[in-house]
Amino acid sequence: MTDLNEPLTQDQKSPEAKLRGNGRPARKRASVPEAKLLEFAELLFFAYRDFTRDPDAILKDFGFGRAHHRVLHFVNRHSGLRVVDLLDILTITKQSLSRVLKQLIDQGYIVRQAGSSDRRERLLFPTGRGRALAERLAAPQLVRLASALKATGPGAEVTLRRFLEAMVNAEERPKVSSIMASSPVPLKEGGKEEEA
Amino acid sequence: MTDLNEPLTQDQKSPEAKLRGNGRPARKRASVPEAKLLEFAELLFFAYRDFTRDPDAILKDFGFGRAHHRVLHFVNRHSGLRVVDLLDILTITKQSLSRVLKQLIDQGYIVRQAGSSDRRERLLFPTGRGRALAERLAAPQLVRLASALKATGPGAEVTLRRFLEAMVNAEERPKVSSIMASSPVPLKEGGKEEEA
DNA sequence: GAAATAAGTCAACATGGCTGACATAACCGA
DNA sequence: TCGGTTATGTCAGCCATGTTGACTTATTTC
Repeated sequence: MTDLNEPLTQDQKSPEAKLRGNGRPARKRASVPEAKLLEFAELLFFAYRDFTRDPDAILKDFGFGRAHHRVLHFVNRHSGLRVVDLLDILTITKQSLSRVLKQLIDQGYIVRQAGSSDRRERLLFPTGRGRALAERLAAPQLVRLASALKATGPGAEVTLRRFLEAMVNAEERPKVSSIMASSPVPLKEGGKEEEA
Repeated sequence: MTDLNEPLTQDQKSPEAKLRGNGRPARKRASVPEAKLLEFAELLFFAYRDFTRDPDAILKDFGFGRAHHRVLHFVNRHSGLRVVDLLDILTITKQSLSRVLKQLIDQGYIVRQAGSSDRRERLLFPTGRGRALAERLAAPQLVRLASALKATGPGAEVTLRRFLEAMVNAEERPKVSSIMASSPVPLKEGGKEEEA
């Protein structure tokens, strides 16, 4: 539609060309052609589809779903985060979070404790049981990632990291960075846990 | 728990080391440390979360959901695929597919036509309306991908493509390749469409 | 002609999003 | 100290999209 001006064939058009809306060449470097970008979109879908497959199967045995995995993952990786942090990460409503979080707490995978500086806050920690399940769910994903990185060859890590960071909304990037920097190794939170 | 044997600090363990279960060095090259792999897992989550955000907002205006987007995307990109192909791609049941596909057909975004060699098959094609919506949904994703690739720098395309392909289940890779090779530019299916 | 295949349908159920309304406790500023 | 704001939690109901199981129809294949 409305591509009467461009004598380019379909698979040479680029998003920038469309946004420029004229026939002049790009200022710096030609962008990736649209057809190739669509292939990346598809590959991303297939990669993510299979990335979530293994943990989903394990979760079923526990009567949990993917939502539980996400919560448990972030609580395990970033022990002591607040409920509001989790809401921000997952971008869901507190009512949706509440449902799965409650189950994880009731079944002894996560504990809640009041913040010391602000006692309204509820800080979330994994129990030993929670850590064990989080690790079990992560295991197949880590194997997949490790072997994919290896298959990709040298430079894969740096390139991939840059790409994934750039895929995140610009306004979200500082938040994401600060989350990823926080307690990258689960804290020994010192307190005694109520193990089941 | 049960990590009494390994004197390694947490962020030096690797999936291979865990699978080897002994202290000897890896045969060829040290794999990416577990902590780094976990960061990739998180970044993948954040990237995919934001990747789907823009089209989701557009879909809402049409009373559609992400499931409709997936169906419309693949029908548009690979015109003439069969229902069974779609089931295989999406990895959902035909009852789930049926619900969204029916809506897309009823509302004039997709047409169905009997296969010529095997008349049991129903081949799926986008209408003009379907192509328009598919393109509108894809647009923000393509812009995001293009700018992320640009930000990543030279070599990003090759590396990313290899990585994403390696993330797909090994048994699925031939299927994925053949899907991606099929009608990468929407076919002009020649026939007249029933546009609304 | 029988079996297998491609597609479609009905019914019921589970998960995990959503909105809206409201309650409680704690903090914070005037 | 009081009143507003913030962090959290909860109830109720709705919607989208996944599931299983059973069954039908048309067509191809052996």
